[in-house]
Amino acid sequence: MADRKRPRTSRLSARDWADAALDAIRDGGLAAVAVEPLAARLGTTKGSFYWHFSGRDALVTAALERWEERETEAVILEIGEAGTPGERLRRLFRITTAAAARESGPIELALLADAGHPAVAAAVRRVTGRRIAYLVDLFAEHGCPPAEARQRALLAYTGYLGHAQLARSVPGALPRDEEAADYVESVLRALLSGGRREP
Amino acid sequence: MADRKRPRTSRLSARDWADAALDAIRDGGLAAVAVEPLAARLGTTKGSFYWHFSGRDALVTAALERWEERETEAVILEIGEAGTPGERLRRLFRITTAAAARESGPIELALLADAGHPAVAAAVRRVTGRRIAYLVDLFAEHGCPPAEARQRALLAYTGYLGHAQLARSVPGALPRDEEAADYVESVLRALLSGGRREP
DNA sequence: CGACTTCCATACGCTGCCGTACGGTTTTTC
DNA sequence: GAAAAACCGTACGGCAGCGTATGGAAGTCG
Repeated sequence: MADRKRPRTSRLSARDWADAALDAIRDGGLAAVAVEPLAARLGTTKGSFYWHFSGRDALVTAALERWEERETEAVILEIGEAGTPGERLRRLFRITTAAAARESGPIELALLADAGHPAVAAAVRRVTGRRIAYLVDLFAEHGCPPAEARQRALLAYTGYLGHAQLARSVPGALPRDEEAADYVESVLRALLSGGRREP
Repeated sequence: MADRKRPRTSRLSARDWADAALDAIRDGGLAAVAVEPLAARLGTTKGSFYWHFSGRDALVTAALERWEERETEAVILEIGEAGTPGERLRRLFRITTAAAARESGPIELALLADAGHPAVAAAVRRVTGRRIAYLVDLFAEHGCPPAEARQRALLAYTGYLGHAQLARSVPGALPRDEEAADYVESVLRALLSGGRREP
């Protein structure tokens, strides 16, 4: 998030550019990663950019690396290990739906959109894999046999993605406030009921 | 999907341009709606375009109208009225997941991505509203009280969107063939079990 | 067949972005 | 504190796409 528009206190690093590029991706897609506009937003010029990077592609790559780095270190660990799988899932949903309701949405949304770019596709593939694997573990621990766990994990994740989509583009279609909490509970019921090994 | 590359038999109509624009949107997003490339793909030149349209925005608008037209007339009616709500939902899922697995995905995916454009946002809002309303009816008929019906409809639709997303960008994460059928059944179980008025 | 409308091709200028060249300024190092 | 390194500003050339202008070709109607 890196407060954009700091008054150019010191000089810039490659990381600053990568973060700015991520910001741009979030609310403009890959196409918004344009050197000159970014330079303007950072209060600098292309001269800076082409010193740190060989070109636009290098910036995109760096931004993707930075994204994977962040998402790896942050998101899943925030849930912690405490509680039953159901409770962890509840925490996860609360966090993600709240996040989706606030800002312009998670970055993967924008990235999924232009998965035409090979580097983007690869990064998205990796992150998606990690997340679904995490969810599969959760459902397995909840008592689902492997196949069922995988299916429920998939439904949970596709539901998350779709939710994020709607939050960004048709926010009016989603419940707010207490209704949102009810909705999360309803989804949890649907996801956790039945399908366990020993009922 | 409107066989592109017909050998320029006769002259072009505005609809031809709109369809070509929709094709472009499907696999390149709104940014791919560029007059000169489209002209090349249609085997004509800008001269034609600027006779039929006032400019790029007009083309985008026309394409969106065409999309709404198609999706209104086609998709929901294909399900028909026969069978229980559960069976209709099964048909719907079968159709949509199969469609997502084949081509480059439904157009709304690309459109959701750049919902920054006001006309796009409006069109997406309308279509989303219609679809969710349809699903709400389905769950209501299945026996869910209104609030529950709305929540399940939402989960179903967000699940659909996320599924389409993954199908386009991380197809490897989704089940195929018989597993896909199992998955649909699993999702149906999750969506239809419990939550009815009179259990 | 000729006038008249409809439709398309070509040529042009404009803008936004990429990438390069190079001189200048700041910071580091000794 | 001066040379070296790191960093940035500015000016340029190039390309792609938008939109305009204008001359024709292809259909239509008397």
